[in-house]
Amino acid sequence: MVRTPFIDKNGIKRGAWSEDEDNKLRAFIQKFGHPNWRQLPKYAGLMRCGKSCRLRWMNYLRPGLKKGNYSHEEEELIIKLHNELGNRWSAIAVKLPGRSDNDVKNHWHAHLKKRPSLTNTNSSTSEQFTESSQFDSQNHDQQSYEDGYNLSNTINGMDWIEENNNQIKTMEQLSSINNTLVEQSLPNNFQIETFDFNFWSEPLFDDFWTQSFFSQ
DNA sequence: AATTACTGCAACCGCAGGTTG
DNA sequence: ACAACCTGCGGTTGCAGTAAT
Repeated sequence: MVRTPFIDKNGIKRGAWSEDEDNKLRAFIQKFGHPNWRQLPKYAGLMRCGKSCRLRWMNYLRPGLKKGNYSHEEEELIIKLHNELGNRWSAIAVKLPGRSDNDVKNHWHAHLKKRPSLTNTNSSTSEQFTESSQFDSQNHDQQSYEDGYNLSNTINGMDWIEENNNQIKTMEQLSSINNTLVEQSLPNNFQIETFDFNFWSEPLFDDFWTQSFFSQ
């Protein structure tokens, strides 16, 4: 169901994300936020492009995301909003707490566009959903999002690194900080693989990626 | 049991618009 | 005013799982 991982000609990893990569990205963003997607993978110890990291976070790792089946109310709302807004999936997703634009778009193409009859059914239900329960859950999701994000304790990640630059002299130290973050974000009994060499300065070997990410 | 067709969804690509220097 | 850079959006693709033959 996912694309086979590979390294492109620029040394950027593409394709499916490993659990290890997810943990690194999640831990980094929960601690530092994502002030700069372009720079983020470098500081987080990921060999991904910023775009790929953003997409993974927005569509899969972001706290508060709903997985699984769409309710009848959600489907009605998507159809209603699509009638009003067209293919503006991000605008539609805003009205569906916990759903990403990609998720809504996929669901539309897979299910809803084949069901034009739904547009005429019981519009009062969707109105009700829009005006009441939606906003309650939106507030709730926003809260859980912020909890997961740890916004109150988070400062600009890159600033943090800059501010602490006098304490972080080497890339080994930064790499060590990242590994600590990953460990802190995991259950106590969760075992993670750590790099036994300098991630930042070592040349990129094909074997390294094969061993680190593909040996599940 | 083997093969083919279909489905769902994660991920990629290219572009537009906003921001910065 | 302009160019370079960055982010976000929408369209599209790749592929594992499942259903149908």
